[in-house]
Amino acid sequence: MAASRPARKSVAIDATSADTKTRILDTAESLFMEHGFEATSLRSLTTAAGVNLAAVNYHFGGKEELFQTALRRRLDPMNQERIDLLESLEREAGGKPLSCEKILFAMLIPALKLARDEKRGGKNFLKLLGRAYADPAPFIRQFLHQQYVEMIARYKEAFLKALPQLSRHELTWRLHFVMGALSYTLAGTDALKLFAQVTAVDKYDDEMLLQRLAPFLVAGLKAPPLADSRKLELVNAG
Amino acid sequence: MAASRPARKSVAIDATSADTKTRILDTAESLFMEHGFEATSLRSLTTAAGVNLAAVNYHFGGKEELFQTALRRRLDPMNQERIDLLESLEREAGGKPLSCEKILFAMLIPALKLARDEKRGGKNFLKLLGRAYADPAPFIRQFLHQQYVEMIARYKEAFLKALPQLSRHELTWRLHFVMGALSYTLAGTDALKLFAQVTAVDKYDDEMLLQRLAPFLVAGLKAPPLADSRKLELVNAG
DNA sequence: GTAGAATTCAAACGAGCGTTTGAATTTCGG
DNA sequence: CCGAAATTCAAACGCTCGTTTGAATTCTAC
Repeated sequence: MAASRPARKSVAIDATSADTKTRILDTAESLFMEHGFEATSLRSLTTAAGVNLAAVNYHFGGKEELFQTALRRRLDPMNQERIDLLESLEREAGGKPLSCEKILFAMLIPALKLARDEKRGGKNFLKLLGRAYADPAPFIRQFLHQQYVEMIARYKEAFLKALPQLSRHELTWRLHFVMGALSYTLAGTDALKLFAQVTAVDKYDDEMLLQRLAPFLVAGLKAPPLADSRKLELVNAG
Repeated sequence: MAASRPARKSVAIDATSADTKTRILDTAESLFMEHGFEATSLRSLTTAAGVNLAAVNYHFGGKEELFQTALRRRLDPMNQERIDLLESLEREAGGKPLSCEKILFAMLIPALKLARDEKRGGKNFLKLLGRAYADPAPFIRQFLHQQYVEMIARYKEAFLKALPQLSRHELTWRLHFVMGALSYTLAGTDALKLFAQVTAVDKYDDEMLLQRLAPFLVAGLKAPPLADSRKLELVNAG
């Protein structure tokens, strides 16, 4: 009967039949964000979505596929926009290297636009993404790698031109730090509470957040690489 | 019978009876690091440790308590050392504010020393810690908060004096970014592979890693706060 | 040497998990 | 309006999980 995925209607291309499917996707985005992949059960998910337990396997094939589909729905357009934005900036500049700020902003702006767009998941998705970055599950890591490898490669080339004092190797590490601060920040409010009682005035606001993050990251990227002679004294530091 | 925790020997204070217990702790550190809390089963853990399944509940009370004990074994001394180190630097300086670099190094050095000390968990523990930072489980978040709140508070005061151009509020965010980059970095090699094919020459080396991280973070901390007039153009960025 | 406590052990418990099944229901082109 | 395809549904399957149990074993103080 419902052995493999059905062949989606006969004539109509898309649109309809999406009701159950989208309800599942929206709920998945929200619950995976809140509890992570492992801790979110299909039973609680389908109950929250108001659909039958078997619907996930019918429409998506399984829990892992659902997770990937939920991520892809937001991630694909966002990373494509990042690439497009970078290319259009490079075209504008006409051969001249872009500034470090501009490149970084091109990276951050699509994420911020997504966070603002409540209809496309809003902040929930960025939290989900931040959590996924830190998830040890191999299928998640492999999926993210596949999603990110092209975008990161392009940005690395751009940064390399903008920061000629950095070796390719050094830049790799710095992008790693950048992604660390970014994903940790996106992953949410909870972590922040480790360090500060967030006041009511200082509501969690993604725009303000990236406004604060950007100068921090730009300065970090531009920092001169540590010369050998200036290496830290580590052994007898007490 | 073995209802609650036993009253640990009658005369001898400690030392012995530790064999099974330590084997469990060591294995827990290694497996929790590799797979995370949820994905590590007590069955695989006890099998790997060569002890009986029930030993975890007998010696620790349960899985969550084991996790906390494993973390605490390394975290308590490390954070205490961080505090001691900062205080000794402040005493040395005699009232004058410390440099941003020195404060940051005081934070990083105990972590690095731990990473070098294979007998006390080595790099495994830092990975475990990095993972725990991103774990959504409430009991983990609460535990980390409790472990970190004092140390962070002290360092925040120190940074505040070293960076008078930053408001308390701005500094809170920057420390958040710092911890993000740090935990993401500590969490390990896997994430790095998102951005770079790590060459054989560039072996994962915690010392080298922090040597690269420190200048990045110092520059980010010292960056001038973003003036209102310089705010990013976000809406029509395409 | 023996009593009593501490520890180990194999076995089972109960619950929750992702997934599968096959019948009931809905949808919709002809 | 009918018949085939798509979808929904309740129920169950098989498995793994953390924990508990109570007997067997080891340790240790007297």
